[in-house]
Amino acid sequence: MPQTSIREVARRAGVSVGTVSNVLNRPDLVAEATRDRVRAAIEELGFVRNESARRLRTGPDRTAGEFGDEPRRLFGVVVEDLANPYAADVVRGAEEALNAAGHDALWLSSDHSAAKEARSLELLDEQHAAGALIVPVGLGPAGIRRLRAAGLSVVLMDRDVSDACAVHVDHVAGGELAAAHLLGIGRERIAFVTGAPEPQPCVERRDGAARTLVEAGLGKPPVLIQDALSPTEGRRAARRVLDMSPTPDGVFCANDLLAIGLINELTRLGARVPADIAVVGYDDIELAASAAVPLTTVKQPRRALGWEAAELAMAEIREGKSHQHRQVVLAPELVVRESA
Amino acid sequence: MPQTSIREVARRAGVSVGTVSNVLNRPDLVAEATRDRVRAAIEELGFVRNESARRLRTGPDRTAGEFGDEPRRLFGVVVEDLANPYAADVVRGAEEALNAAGHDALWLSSDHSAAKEARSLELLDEQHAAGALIVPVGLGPAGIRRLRAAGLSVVLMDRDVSDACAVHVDHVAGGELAAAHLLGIGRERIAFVTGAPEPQPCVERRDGAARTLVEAGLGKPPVLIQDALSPTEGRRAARRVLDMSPTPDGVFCANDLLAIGLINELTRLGARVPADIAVVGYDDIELAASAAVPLTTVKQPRRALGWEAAELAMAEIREGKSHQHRQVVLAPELVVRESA
DNA sequence: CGAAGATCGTGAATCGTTTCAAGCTACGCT
DNA sequence: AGCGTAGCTTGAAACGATTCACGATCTTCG
Repeated sequence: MPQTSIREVARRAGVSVGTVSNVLNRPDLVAEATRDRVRAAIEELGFVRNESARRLRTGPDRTAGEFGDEPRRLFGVVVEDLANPYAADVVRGAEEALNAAGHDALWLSSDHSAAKEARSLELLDEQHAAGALIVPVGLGPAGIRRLRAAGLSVVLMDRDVSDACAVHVDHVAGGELAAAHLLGIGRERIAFVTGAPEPQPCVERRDGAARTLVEAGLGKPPVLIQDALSPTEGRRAARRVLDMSPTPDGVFCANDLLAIGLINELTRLGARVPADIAVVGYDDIELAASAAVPLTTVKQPRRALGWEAAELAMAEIREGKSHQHRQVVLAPELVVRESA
Repeated sequence: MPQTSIREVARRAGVSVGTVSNVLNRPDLVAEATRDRVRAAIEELGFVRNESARRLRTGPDRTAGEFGDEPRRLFGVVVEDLANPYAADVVRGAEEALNAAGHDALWLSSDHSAAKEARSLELLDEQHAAGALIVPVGLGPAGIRRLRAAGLSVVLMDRDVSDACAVHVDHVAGGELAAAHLLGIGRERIAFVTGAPEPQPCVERRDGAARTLVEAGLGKPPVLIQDALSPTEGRRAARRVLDMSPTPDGVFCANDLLAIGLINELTRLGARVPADIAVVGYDDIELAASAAVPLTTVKQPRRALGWEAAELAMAEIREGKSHQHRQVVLAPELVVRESA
């Protein structure tokens, strides 16, 4: 069945195709009577315009927009893992900024797999997205160049790859903040808990903490590597922490999920938090405040991260040829509650 | 800059456009030497084929696929709120099923707004998605019909609207499960905590619980309505629970987030859980097991929900005209831990 | 040696829409 | 009456890829 086309509508309404097109795109150019007639025909035939043909004709600009006025664009946000509340907030921030500017956002996950990431990017390309905001997994400079050649602006989040706009949080500073706080409340045997495979940001947090501790004359902290950055693994870590000798009096976790699990299990095993062991998390997820022991943590400007990334992407498009890649670094912030 | 077209590639390789097209779509029809020449030209010019033109010509079938063989399709998942871990799991399930079948999934959020939902759906239409899996906010039968007319298969999740495939969890049964359990451990003054605006599923949970309690001769439970289904609001609810008279000895929360916040604040205010007040949540999010008091809750087959929805959508496409809408109802399951 | 296949390549037609120069009316003005 | 103008409408020319009926060569074999 040949999709009902603008031509049939025209015939039915007794006008030319040009006029139908005008009704669709610049209704003000068409006399009211004609307009109504055409609209009626559209309704009767259940006509929907063929977006492929539209795009073919109009070129890569202008995605849709009921009235051909605004260059409404589509942006894709590619995150590693949707289930991570962290990612959700970033996406939210990006979406807010994009929607505010009249653009659309959709998201995809790479599941930490370079192949899936590639597929997602390919998809964005096929769908003629205007840009991609991505937490890169396997994407390198070559891939970025290819995307750009296809007309996508690319903004990296939370990872550093040269030759592209990027926005990330200064995790080293975050690690320093956490370690300094533990030091500040008199802790001296500080351990770090993380998960494998350890994402770059966690490595940076660890480095920041290590640096601060070394500067304070304490030497690098022992590191506990769990199987994942999850509460379940946090619980597992509890035993290991208590088995260490000397037993730590402070623990810095690579994220809040680990910290929450850790605290619960420590408590259950009889250790008091923070009296015996102070715990600092990282992320400040919503549950942090409602944890068994309200969690002291390092708050990341997650929404801001998404927001800034979106702004960069839009700027890249706006500026076109004259665009210079920019790197935005956001500062984390210590939120002191009760666990440390 | 006019996008480099197949024509330029043809000129560069010294062949006709038809041949280039053949190299792209049916390489076996082209002599090896020519094929290589064309491929080289493509490489040099950085040519990428214009998907709009392709689709215009080939009709609504065949979405892409490097070699025109597989009908790889695009599905959109529209959820109310991405930050909700519940949604994340559903999306995951759907994505798994879709990817396993060689399709692509992307998602969009409606933010509980009918307008945003409409926009998201419009977007899926524009992108020629094959189907939409949606937790409807403002979508009614008319909207569904329109989508289907545009060639999208529509599957509803977690809500009931007639005239479409749908999959949902039997929340009434879930409510019954929770109430029966509280009854079973000897509780008699049972309250229900929920959030406004109250989503349909929560209403059903409440109804299920109410029915069970009434049948046990206890009368409808008092209902506490908080501002949201969040841990923060759960904490707020704690005071209200303790202020009630008679003080409840059992509380059923509309979701785990509320329950976790509630437990933490109850504990802090001196009430023992479950000794003084037993608490049952709903959802079984990952953190439920790691809460201050490991949470007894009703586990929803979240992944399965997404998975089933995806299967239904694919079936609808496969079956075409002969398709009959189906409703799949999944049963929730009680997970007993320590809070009740 | 010539005809019948194979094997490759060609180029015009086509998909449905937008765009735009040009045409047509009706009207107001001198 | 003649002319300019504003307001609508027209129809054909793109856009870039795919398709398909035909040529053009080259083999093969009676």
